[in-house]
Amino acid sequence: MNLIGTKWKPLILFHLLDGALRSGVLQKKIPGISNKMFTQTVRELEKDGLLTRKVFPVVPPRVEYQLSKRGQSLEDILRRLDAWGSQDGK
Amino acid sequence: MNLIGTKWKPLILFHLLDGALRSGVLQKKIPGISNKMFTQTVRELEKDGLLTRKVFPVVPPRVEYQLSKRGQSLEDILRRLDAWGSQDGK
DNA sequence: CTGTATCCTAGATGATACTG
DNA sequence: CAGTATCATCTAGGATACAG
Repeated sequence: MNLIGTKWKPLILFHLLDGALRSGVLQKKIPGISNKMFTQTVRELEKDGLLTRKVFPVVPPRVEYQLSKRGQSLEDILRRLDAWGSQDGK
Repeated sequence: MNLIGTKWKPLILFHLLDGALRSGVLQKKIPGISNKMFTQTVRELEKDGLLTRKVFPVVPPRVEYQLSKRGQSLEDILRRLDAWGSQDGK
């Protein structure tokens, strides 16, 4: 489970549960993440096949991230983690 | 969710789902973990209230680890992660 | 807007040796 | 058997500047 054993991966995947998001929007949803880690992490997630990266050939550039089927198979776990963290956390 | 956002915490907790284990036994179930990381990690889990540490005043020393109530509240998530990792992983 | 390239530091982790 | 201490290493991660 190195696929999600990271500080940011679960968070990024979680925020994509409700649909595709533009790069900038997604990044803003993850307070504290640096530009570097954001790019690096989504690339790994893409490589692991958990999400897809769609580039629109327009200017200014537009890039959207979306969960892949495999990524969606984690939905249940991600939501439970979120629930656990909210309810239990404190 | 820094409580489980670690390379080893989920694994340790997972192996305790079926009951308390002696220190040595538990450690053997986690291939690759160093003695240092093992001790350090269980201490953090104890501090976070996810498991309890019971010391038996005998010789040779006997120490057992067991999930706390809070730790057990993660059972569902831990098992799903395991299932996901087995089924999907590959 | 999105992403890449550097530089740099703190903390994570391993190996080893040692104590009770 | 269980745990601690120390030393050395590695790498995750942030800050910044730049490119398409």
